[in-house]
Amino acid sequence: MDKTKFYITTAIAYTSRKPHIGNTYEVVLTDAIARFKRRMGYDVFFLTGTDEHGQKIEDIAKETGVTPKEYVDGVAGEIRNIWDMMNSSYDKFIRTTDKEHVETVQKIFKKLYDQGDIYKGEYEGWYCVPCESFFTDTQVEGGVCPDCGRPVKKTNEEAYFFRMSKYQDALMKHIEKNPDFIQPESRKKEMVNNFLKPGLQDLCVSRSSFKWGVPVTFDDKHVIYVWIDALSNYITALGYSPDGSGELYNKYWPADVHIIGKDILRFHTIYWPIMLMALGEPLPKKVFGHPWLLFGTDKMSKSRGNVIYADDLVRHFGVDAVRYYVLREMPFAQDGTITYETIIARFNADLANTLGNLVNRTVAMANKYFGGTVSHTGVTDTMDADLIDCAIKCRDAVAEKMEEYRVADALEEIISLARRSNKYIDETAPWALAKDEEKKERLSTVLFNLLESIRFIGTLIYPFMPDTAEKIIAQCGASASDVASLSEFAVSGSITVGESEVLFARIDEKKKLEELNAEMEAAMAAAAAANEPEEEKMPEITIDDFDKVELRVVKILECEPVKKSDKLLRIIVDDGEGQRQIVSGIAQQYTPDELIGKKVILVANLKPAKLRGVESHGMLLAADLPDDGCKVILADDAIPAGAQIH
RNA sequence: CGCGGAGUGGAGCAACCCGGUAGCUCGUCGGGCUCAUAACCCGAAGGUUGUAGGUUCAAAUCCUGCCUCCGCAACCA
Repeated sequence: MDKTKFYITTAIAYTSRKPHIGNTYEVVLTDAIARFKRRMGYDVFFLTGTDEHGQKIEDIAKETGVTPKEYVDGVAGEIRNIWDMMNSSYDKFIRTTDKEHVETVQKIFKKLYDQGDIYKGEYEGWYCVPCESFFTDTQVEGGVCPDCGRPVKKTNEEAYFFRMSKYQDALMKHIEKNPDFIQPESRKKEMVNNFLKPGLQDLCVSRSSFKWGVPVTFDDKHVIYVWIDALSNYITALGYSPDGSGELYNKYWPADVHIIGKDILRFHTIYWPIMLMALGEPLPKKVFGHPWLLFGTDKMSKSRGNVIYADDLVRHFGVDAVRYYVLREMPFAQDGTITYETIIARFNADLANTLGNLVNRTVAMANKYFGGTVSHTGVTDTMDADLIDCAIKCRDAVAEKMEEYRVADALEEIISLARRSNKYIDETAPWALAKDEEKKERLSTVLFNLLESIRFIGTLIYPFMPDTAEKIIAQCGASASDVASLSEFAVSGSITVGESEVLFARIDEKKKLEELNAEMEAAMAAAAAANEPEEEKMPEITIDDFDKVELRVVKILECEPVKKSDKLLRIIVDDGEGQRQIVSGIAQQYTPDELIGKKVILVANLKPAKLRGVESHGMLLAADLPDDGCKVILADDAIPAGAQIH
């Protein structure tokens, strides 16, 4: 009998740098689901890999002084090592630089081009000089730039575009007919309301400004831009080809679920389905956009040095504890947070005290009272039924939760069973039974029941913590196997336990925090030091170049927020000759009152532009701060408005 | 009026769709136990469920206004 297939993927990781724990979470999550499905008897194919093309990588490689290929080989290897370290059980690790992938992407591009879904944008390409942007016919209504409202020019620059709008209605229907297609629900609304309803724009799918990408076979000036290259990994990995696909593809496609970060949901729920429609292939059944893992309340940022890496955590807590933490702590649809305090708290409370200690004390008693072998003697008591009932219910609840990918809830169910089992020990008080020779049979049954309960826990927890599960199973004298082995809670037979071994040693919170904080501070200091010389070096310019810029000191007369915008302030300044209006994106750093009356430096001869419909005649000088903010450069109040700067 | 989500004891969450005495984990305090990793078990304190109204015999749960946070979009000359 054929097993039901289950094809699950992560997004492919971008090889610009080492992935942090938030990126790693995605792989662990996917792995837990994949392992669970396997244990449920599915024929699972789990794909992960790396996205290795693009300008960013070309640039970083150049800076580092290696070829792009050498660079991505290094990072891809590192990523794969981390995925392996986290014990992820992927069936295939695809790289977008793989020969098969590259060739197939080229064929896909050609096919879409031949059938007219991709067209060369040269003929309809409009270029807005101040915006440095390309637009298509549909975007430039009336021959003006949709961004700044200025006239656009036809240009020699060319690019290939994908006709998205052609498939828009079909996609809309598909989303309506398949309410579970986009998960969680709130994400679906974002996609439909923000993109589908307003109408899709044609998508630029090639670049000629850099070389590090999959070349367009019939036009060597162009490389295929990220969408078609990266997204198609899900099918090229299975041996899809427009000329006829391989066995794996026929067996596993369509994907049962793509697990991706919420930031790339748009590509997976709009562009990717449309690409597949254009290719005439079935769509994935579900796209699950997981939330983010934040450090405290901040996004992890490399320049800030508050990045947490999986390998550092593993060094301190072990693989399974890290897996447990990210899986248990992440809410279903909201961002989760990671702090060292909560990691330690979870570790001690759930893993050491509740789970580890349960196994330890039970196995110790079996060894101590019975030399390791206990059997069900038939001497039962009323409290037994409740324990058994809890174990059975736990098994079903875990399956239910996992069906909806509610991984954290599934784990909570398992820990609850461990709590219930600890309670059972108190209810039955085995140490008291042990003192009375006549109660020896009852004692045996009590321990037998406990070991059965632990077998349930060990079996159920396998997808989340594979190594720990194996240890538990070995200690309680069972053998690892599928969820099917939990069809019943045994009420007869005998069990021989192994040596008791501490699964998770309790952590001294204070001591561990000191260690971790010391490491963190060192990392932040290193990041700060590295940031200084890391500043991009601008090309040298001549004095003539500088003379092209007209800088003036101006006085801010009026200032108010621009309507319907979060970042823009409309500012009226006195430039010495009169008043002029500028628009500046500093509303998040300054309130209007703070700026009125101040003297600042203006780039006075910048070409005017329209921002959110408001004309801007110049730009204020401001300095970037390390934490994303910026500060306007204030001029000495003694300088009169209009003074030129040289 | 761009779209959407959320505000529940000290912390983190559940219950809201299908109204009926607010539940769980951590923390705090008290008690019990000793097989075990100062672990485990029991009990207690602590919430007028953001706010103002409305519907209802009854609202955390439904409706309306307001406040605050967050996500998406737009936007950083």
